[in-house]
Amino acid sequence: MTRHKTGNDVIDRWRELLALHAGVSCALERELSERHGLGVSEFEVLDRMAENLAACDEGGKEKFRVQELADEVHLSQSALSRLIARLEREGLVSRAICEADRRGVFVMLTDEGRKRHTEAAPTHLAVLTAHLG
Amino acid sequence: MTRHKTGNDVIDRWRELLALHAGVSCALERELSERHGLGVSEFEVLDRMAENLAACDEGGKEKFRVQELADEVHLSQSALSRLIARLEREGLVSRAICEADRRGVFVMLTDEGRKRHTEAAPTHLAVLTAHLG
DNA sequence: GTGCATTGGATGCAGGTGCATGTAATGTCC
DNA sequence: GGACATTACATGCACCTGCATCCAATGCAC
Repeated sequence: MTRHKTGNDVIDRWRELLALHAGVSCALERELSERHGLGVSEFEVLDRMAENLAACDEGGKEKFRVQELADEVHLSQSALSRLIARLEREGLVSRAICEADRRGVFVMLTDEGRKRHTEAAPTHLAVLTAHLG
Repeated sequence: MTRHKTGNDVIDRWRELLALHAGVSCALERELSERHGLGVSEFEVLDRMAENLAACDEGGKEKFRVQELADEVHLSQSALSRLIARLEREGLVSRAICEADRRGVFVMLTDEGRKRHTEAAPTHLAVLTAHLG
């Protein structure tokens, strides 16, 4: 690791970051996809929703707007829109029109979505621990 | 930054890494593309080649095999093959069959490629410094 | 209310990526 | 030498992504 030093601190940091990111992303993608049929981005979205759902009593939310999730997972609005469409097609989330502002769309976890997230979370954590522990 | 703590060290580290990577990559892509017509991966490849070229006297190389570069920039062999095809189309690198092993392909910087890299390098460094400094 | 800008999200499109596979050149074993 | 595995790279394909754009619902002047 960090085989090639450039002699420049900033560039070296960036290369290490790139290498770490590539390694972890790649491993995560493989494991999540093989064992749970989820991509990294898909899991990330389910994860944020599950997390907030769990904290529902103390300020967490049950429903999300699309853009809100996009910020969290570093995806463009369009990518998120499609990602949510995929998750909906698989029955992991459901979309509902927000009556208060009919332009908006609420996204929420289904029971199946919560289940898949619960199953995948240990895999996710295991991969992270193996690479970043 | 790091707005949302999960209370789990490994997951928090991963999220910070994701956020940092997304921010820097996005900024780099924008700047390099707007000002020099280069993508992040394209620059990264030129950079490795220029770097080794500079160190040519002391063990650096002038010519590269495709897979060799793929490892450095965390891309699949196929992605690299196409990326090099793009760079060749733009006249930044040239490919030559390796006579010693006619399966192999040598990739080397052209003068134009060296020029573009030299122009883009300060932008690259500036963005990194701004985000990681 | 009418006109115009803005916002939230969906979609057409171009382009990049990985996987599986194809092709040609080598290597290996008998 | 001949059959088979392997290696190096290219390519077909499916899929994901961002940008630009579109559409519907709001907001804001006036």
